[in-house]
Amino acid sequence: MSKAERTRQFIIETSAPIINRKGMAGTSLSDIMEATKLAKGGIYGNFENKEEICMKSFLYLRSQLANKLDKAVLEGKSAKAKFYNLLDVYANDKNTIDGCPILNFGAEADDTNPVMKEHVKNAICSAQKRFCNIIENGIESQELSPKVNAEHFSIKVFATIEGAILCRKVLGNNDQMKIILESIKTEFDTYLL
Amino acid sequence: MSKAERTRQFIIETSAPIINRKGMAGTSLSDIMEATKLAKGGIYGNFENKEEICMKSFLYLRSQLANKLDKAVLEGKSAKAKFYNLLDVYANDKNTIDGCPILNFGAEADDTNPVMKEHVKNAICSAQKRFCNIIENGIESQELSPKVNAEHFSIKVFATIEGAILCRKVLGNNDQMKIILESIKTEFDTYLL
DNA sequence: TTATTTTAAGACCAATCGGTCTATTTTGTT
DNA sequence: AACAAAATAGACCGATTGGTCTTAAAATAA
Repeated sequence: MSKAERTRQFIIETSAPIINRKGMAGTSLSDIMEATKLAKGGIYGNFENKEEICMKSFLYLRSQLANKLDKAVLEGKSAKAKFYNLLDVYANDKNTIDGCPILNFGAEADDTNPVMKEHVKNAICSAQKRFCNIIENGIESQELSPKVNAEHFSIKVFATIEGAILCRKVLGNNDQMKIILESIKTEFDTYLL
Repeated sequence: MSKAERTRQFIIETSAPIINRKGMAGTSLSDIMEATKLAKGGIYGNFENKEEICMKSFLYLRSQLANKLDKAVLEGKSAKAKFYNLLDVYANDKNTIDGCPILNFGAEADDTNPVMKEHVKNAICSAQKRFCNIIENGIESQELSPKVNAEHFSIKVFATIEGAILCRKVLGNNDQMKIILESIKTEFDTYLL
């Protein structure tokens, strides 16, 4: 890994949490300079513009979270364990304390930034697919009732969790998140064979 | 209503949708000047600063939506009708096309703006309370099973709808919203006596 | 170790930011 | 219609914005 590659990575890792918290428009280049202790030259030698930093930051946050989620699913032996594990990452993970990047970037990316919007779109679809795969495999392995609509259930669960993350951030505590995850688990259990 | 009051109202009504879409940090004073066709003097003669415009804009959007939601609930005769009506406003209302103000302002209002955060907090609580009242009254009038936890159910439904609004905005269509509302209604129906 | 290339510093830039203030216009009262 | 009061225009302000470019330093290859 060349020096430049290392610096690029360092800038993204340092900037991403800031942008996730303060927003793309709300984060200035001086914020990034201050956090990285780099001067303009160091930043612009590695990135074309601020938008590229925002984009790469989102993709970084997304993949960080995705890795944890995928790992949690992989560690579950049964469909139920996989599903529960997945929910627990959303429940506990410190990485979503400042909010889910999908929510933060998605709320800000209006029609003036279609490329960013597309990235968020993809992130939503993969997140839903992750739920969907668990359900579909669970049905196939006869752990779950074939009556459950995997896609519809996944869409609902994902939306609920995103809403719960919003509530956690604004209300400043995890109470509602706990209630919501409990309720999702209860519903899931009714699908168990 | 004095001239100034009318102008103030006009500025808020004009700015609010822009701020809702572009965000507080993403909306500049020139955006507001351009939209209102007013000069600096016209703006700052009526508002202390940009932050006040943002705050009042949120409160305006919030009350606009709240009025529609309250009206929908009031028009329902039964608990079921009230609940369904309420959901349908979220489903159809053009005012949430650019996203729910709770979601947009809530995602942006980090810890650097505690006043704004408090307003969003209140908005979340009232929105949940609106659901809760329907359920509680429905239980009391023996339309709904007393086994349903009104508060927990309301929290979950609210979160799910906020998540659905996010998906609608980013994905650019209403498909998932329809699926989600259908599913919520189905769950609600199981609580009917 | 030296030569060359890569990388970062920071002075500099025009444009824009939020905000102030005075001069003028518009409004409402008599 | 005349006047006082209220409201708005827009010149102006310093600070900050995102971004460029030259120069110096650091990394790398020989």
